[in-house]
Amino acid sequence: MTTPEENKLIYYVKKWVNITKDDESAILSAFEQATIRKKKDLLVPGEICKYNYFIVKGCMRTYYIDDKGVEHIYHLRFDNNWIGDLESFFSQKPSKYYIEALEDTQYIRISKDRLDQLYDEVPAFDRYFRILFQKAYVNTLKRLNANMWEPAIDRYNDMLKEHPDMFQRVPLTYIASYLGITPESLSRIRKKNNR
Amino acid sequence: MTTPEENKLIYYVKKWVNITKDDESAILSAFEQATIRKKKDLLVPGEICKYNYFIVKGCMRTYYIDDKGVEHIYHLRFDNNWIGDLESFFSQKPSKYYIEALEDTQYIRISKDRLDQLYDEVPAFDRYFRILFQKAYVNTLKRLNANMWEPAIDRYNDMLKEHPDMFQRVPLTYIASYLGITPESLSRIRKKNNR
DNA sequence: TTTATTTCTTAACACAGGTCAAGTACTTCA
DNA sequence: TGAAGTACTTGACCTGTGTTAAGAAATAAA
Repeated sequence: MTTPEENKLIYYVKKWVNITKDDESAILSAFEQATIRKKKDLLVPGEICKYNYFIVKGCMRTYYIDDKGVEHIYHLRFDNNWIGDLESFFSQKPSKYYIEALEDTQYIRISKDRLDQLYDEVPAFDRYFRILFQKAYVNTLKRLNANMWEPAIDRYNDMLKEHPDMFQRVPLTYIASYLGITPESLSRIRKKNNR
Repeated sequence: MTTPEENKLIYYVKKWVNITKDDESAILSAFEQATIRKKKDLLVPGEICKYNYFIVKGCMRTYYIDDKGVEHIYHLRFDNNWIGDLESFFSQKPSKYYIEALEDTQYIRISKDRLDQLYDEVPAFDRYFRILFQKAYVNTLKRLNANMWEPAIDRYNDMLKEHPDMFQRVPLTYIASYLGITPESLSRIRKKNNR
């Protein structure tokens, strides 16, 4: 009863851990499929993040709004990536974030209880997430490093080089926020680059 | 044959996962004990980070030196915490970082091969690290958020409040670098605070 | 189409934090 | 105890990025 959508997850799990046919079906049966339309929210502040989401096809962002009403973007995620507010998901306490679809998006999701159950049923899935978090942690440290000690122009150029696809799918305002600067600053940087 | 040093690790593992007596001894036998003197390096750039370290008692920092010769501190870690260059550890490629003892420090360590072996022997240890990385990831996102969108004075005051102990054990220069500012700026912030 | 809305750019000005340089106070160790 | 090194502070000046405000360009809606 597996669909191509869910099989994409299996493909990515298998990149990192060995799983049996039984494991596969246990994993697949734990997820639900769904879609969300562009500009709709998967999560809003105050709500508990009840699911962890795997984007099959589409694009989403996580952001929050500060005291002054300014949006700050934490994540921009595309096809074959996980998204969610892990803090709220694991603690099951209210979130501070919005998760919004930037395109019509197809995803699969798993609830906290079902995930905990799955960790027990399929130890390899525990390992898969260990590896996933390990990589996410290292990547976030790199991003922290860049934000603390590299000028914005370098961060922008690195992004251009490593994620050129993003610029096709996401407005520059969002990329600016993700890089930790204002749209005006990004504009100046781009001007400087074209010379 | 367990020593009090290794039992501290077991105590912390048990906070997060259930392990049997057999698991305990499997874990303990995978670690080696050692000590390092103040100002000595556990790792220097170019070297592969062959071990992951658990600090039993003491204090260490991870830092790198940029093109201009300026030190940038990534981590300050104390008793009952893990330290290492995960990127180098997992890839077994040369590190860019120094790991230095800031006090005479007692630690236990585990090699990559031994850890991989242990993950197979004791699935609960896989889970323990999954939970550890999950928390480390969320914490690093918070630190990223603060560095991108909170002024240095707030970051300093948060640190004062949440880790007052650090100020007893680590020079302000290091705390400044960890916060992403210069010692001069930290000095001005402290002056402003005393009014 | 035309209109409305969103995205992007530009300019003038402000400010946090960096840089450079000097001086003071605190540690460490002979 | 004194000398040398390290840690911390202060001041003058500089720079990158934020802020505010306006307009141009692109996109979506009617």
